[in-house]
Amino acid sequence: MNPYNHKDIEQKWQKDWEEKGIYKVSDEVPGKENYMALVEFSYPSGNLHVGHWYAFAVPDIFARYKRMQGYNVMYPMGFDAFGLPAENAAIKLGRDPKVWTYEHMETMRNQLRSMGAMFDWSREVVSCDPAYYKWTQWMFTEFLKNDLAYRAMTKVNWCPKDMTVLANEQVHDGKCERCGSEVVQKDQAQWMLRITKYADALIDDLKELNWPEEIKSAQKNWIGRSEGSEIEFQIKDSEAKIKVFTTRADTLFGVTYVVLAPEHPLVEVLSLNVKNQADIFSYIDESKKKSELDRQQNKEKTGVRLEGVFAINPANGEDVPVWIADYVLAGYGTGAVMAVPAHDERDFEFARKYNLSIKRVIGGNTNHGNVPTEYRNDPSHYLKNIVTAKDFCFTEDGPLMNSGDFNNISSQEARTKITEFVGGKLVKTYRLRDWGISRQRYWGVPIPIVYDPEGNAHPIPKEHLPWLLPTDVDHTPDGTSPLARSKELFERTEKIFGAGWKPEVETMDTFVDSSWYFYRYLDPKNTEAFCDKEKMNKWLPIDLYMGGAEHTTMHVLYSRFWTKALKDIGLVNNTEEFIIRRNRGLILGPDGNKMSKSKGNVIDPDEIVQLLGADTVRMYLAFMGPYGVTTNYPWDPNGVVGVRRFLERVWRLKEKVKDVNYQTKTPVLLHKTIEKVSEDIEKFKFNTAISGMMILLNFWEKEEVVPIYSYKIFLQLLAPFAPHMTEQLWHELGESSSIHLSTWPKYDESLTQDDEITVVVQINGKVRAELLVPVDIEEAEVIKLAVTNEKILPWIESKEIKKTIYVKGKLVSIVL
RNA sequence: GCCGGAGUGGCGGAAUGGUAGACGCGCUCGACUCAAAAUCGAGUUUCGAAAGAGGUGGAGGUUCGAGUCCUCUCUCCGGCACCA
Repeated sequence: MNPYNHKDIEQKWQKDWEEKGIYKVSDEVPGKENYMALVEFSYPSGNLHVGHWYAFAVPDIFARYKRMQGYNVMYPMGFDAFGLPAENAAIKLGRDPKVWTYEHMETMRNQLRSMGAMFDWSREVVSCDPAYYKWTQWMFTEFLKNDLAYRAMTKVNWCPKDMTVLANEQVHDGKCERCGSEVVQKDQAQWMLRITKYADALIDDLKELNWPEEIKSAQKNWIGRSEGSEIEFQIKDSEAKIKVFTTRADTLFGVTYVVLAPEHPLVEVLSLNVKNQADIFSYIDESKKKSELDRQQNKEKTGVRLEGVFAINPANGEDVPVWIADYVLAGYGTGAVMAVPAHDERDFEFARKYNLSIKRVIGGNTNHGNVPTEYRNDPSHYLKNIVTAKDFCFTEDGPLMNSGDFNNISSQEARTKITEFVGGKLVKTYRLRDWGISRQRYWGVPIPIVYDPEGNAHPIPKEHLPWLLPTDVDHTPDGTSPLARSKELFERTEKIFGAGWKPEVETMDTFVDSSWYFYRYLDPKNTEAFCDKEKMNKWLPIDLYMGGAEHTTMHVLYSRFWTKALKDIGLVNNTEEFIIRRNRGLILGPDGNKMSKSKGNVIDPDEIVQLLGADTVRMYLAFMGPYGVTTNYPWDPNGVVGVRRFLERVWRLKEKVKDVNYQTKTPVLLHKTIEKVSEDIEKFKFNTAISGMMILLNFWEKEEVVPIYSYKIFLQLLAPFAPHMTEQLWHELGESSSIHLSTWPKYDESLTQDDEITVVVQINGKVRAELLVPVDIEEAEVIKLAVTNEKILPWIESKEIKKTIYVKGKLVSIVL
């Protein structure tokens, strides 16, 4: 027998497939339905790691299965090729970001080919290609025309020494991670995209999508719609009013102070006449150094009181003190809150720390917002008077004191009524903010804007797109965008638009590139449109989108927004393009930690492919655990050898294959296996699909002869997992066309049933015996067998049987 | 802190509310071998000689029956808007 030589086999078939073009996808195949299976395209970091294999090779199993089932499947690949690492290579190594990126892509293409995936490379999409970003730019100008893009000031983390904007993750304890300088919050003009316009649609349209609930919840919570009230607190002896946002207007009678965010515009006005002005200014300075994340984190709450300033509670006319505290965020709601320490955990903590009054509102439906139980249940802990249900309730004329029963209305009704009573209004707010896309970076899509001599912004007309990224730039950071130093860009602008015109020097966030790349796969070479509408009709919406859990709230949400915006402009047909979304987990190092060079636990897939073959690596990754859940799996060097062993046993089994009809129990087990493998693949449970095939193999190894017909079906089941080896065996058995073009086997329902089954007998929930019975046995019969079973008799003798339960084909439960 | 997820043998994991641990790894013993590797066979949740009992992060609850459902809780992982 020829040995299983994975290197020869894999090379041979990869070459053959490419020559025959069996993975080339047409837009239409008569009699076949189109199916688009999408995986997130890859950043060209330079080297394929195991995570890439997990992301691309395992979904390839599913794509191949769908194809054998008779679908015309597109499983495309491309590169998300703009981004910071290329720019860092420029800064640190003096490399040209473009050359660096294209070299990496070439390496990765070759590595990707070694997977034996069914990528159609003729559809490849590269986001840094001007032919692609022309359309990114064009869409931006369309957004601008449709009031979906605008310019606004936002706060950014700024390192004064490095003169650069920092991501939150680059700021540690308020200091720059590179140089340790104190980071400040700086105002920066940015191009913004109006994602908040779609906040409701982004929540409401989730209903129609076949996504796991956890992904939907994560997005809903990220958008953070809350329905509440805006209520004004007049400042005592002043015309000024503080507008607060609250979801708990029903607790208005429990307000004991009001808090403003340090950035709130009223702070400046109100602090003019207070005694502790110096404290206030120093507090504001301190809070400017903190990032938003720091401010929300589990650190002790801080604040400072505006001495002598009181706000008037519109519900009862009480004076309450006004504080400034950075646990209130300027960007959320109105940047001011009414504090009800008895019903809100954060207010409670703050009130305890600064010894402020705590006043409780009691009513049947008034919840306590996580305030600790001992305070909830023991009124003696409250520092001030308690407002009880009897003190106020609502009638049609508004709140009345000392009458009626507050418990009769829901807290939502209470909120509505009290809001009306104090002249506030019901509003919706969102945690979601508009999307700032300006970056002071080089390696990104140039924002297609020019400024006239008066400084007004104008979109660059379509005929001048792509608006090319200039190449004459110095990458050394100096606080300005690298494009600001391109002579060519400024000259080009003046040449086209006239003297005194200046280009925008910022580039776009790379999430913009990845918001629409899937459209381009359908029509990657089109120079007239980003994608032909007819082709969209044929392929969209996308049947399946698999990707990393880390993209749940950002990339996937941005993409959904992009589709909705394009739909409103009339450029696409659907409001949602991802019918099914599945997230995957991570592959960890053998030590259970995230792979990293510093930990020395990195697995190099190229090495293992050399040693054991691509089929083994694909299959091991599929075997580790269910796909489409966010569990992380450690790479086990022994485990991968076990899978290799399985493939070798399949290889060796061909020695037993005979052209006979003689079969023992094979038909039942074979048809059960077809059923199991098919169902498990549908559910992304590739691990149990493989285990099903192992069980069949284990059985056959004990047989003298394996019928050729059955073995070929087995190879077809295995083909999506181990495409090279099965192709080889398929041809050795005399087939001349590719196994991957063959049709997925069907199982015969009648052949998946055994005639005898095991029924267990439980006594008070404990298994005491097993019965082997005919599959169609009647309940009375099986119970008779159970109570007369010799293992059961000692347990039930001299006891009364209270009841018996028969679960068909499973168990008899005897209750004593 | 907020949002989302996950905890089952030595390890990865399996299990429509119905025999917990399929399948694989590892390990133990045996066969083959001068020997080793490879391969094949048997065994492998814990305690116990056995009968049996315990056991799915922890504490309660619902049920004839709970890994699965409910309440509370602990630990770990992912995301938090300029990494992608």
